[in-house]
Amino acid sequence: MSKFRNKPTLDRAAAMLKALGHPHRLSIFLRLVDCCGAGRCCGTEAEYAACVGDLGADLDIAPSTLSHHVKELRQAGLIRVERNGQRVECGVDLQAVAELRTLLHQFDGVSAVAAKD
Amino acid sequence: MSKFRNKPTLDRAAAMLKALGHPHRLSIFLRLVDCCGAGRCCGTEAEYAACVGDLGADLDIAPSTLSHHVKELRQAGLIRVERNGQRVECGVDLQAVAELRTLLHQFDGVSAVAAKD
DNA sequence: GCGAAACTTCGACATATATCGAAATATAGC
DNA sequence: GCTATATTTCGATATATGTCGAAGTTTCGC
Repeated sequence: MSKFRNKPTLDRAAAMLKALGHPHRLSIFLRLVDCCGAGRCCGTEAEYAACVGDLGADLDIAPSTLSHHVKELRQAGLIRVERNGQRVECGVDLQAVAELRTLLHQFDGVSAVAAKD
Repeated sequence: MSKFRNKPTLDRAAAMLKALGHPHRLSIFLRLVDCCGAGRCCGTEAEYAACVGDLGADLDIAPSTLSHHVKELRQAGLIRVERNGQRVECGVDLQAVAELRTLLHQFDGVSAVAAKD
């Protein structure tokens, strides 16, 4: 628990989880994570991995809806976007991923109980 | 990405994240995780850690609202509840936590990029 | 059996979300 | 400048969510 007793921290974490709590956005985010992994297909900055259009490729949603979801992810702090010509490139926000990892570490104690079973 | 390309798996993960994506529910869940950790304050089954009332202690919400949130967490598969006398005891669902951990492992590749910075 | 304690269910309400299509904006290439 | 491509903004709409208070359900202890 520790730092998540802090209200702003808790709220921010909840906002990130909420943003990921939609199949389309989770899918978009995972694809981005996938693109960023192992230095593959990353742009010049190594931080930007795919453009908005690529992320919604097989999602079967309107461009405006895709744009909306990307905006939600950005506002939650999960991704960063940067215009590059016609394209708008997206990348995972590393700080955000680190925070999510910290949050999930809270659960480590629970596995211990599981092991005890 | 791997298993999260699978639609049911993705949807289930999104449902869990969505359930955690509200400050009150995240708070409730973290408290439960906290209670389960290190074998502290756990009930007879070792799986049930706190009753509904305890979980909403300093949340300042109506009992009916608390009940609603607990139900959401249960329906998302994150917690289990069991009546014990007047109390309804709650416990973290270990399977769910394991799934969340698996999901977060998808992010491990991204840290590698971070380290490269 | 009665009253209190701990929850849940119900009904109402305000607000937020997901979605689309149409129109607007930005950029590249000719 | 004109056109095509990529993306965003806007307005509309349907549905979902968070919240409460009032009433109902279970169970305990007397």
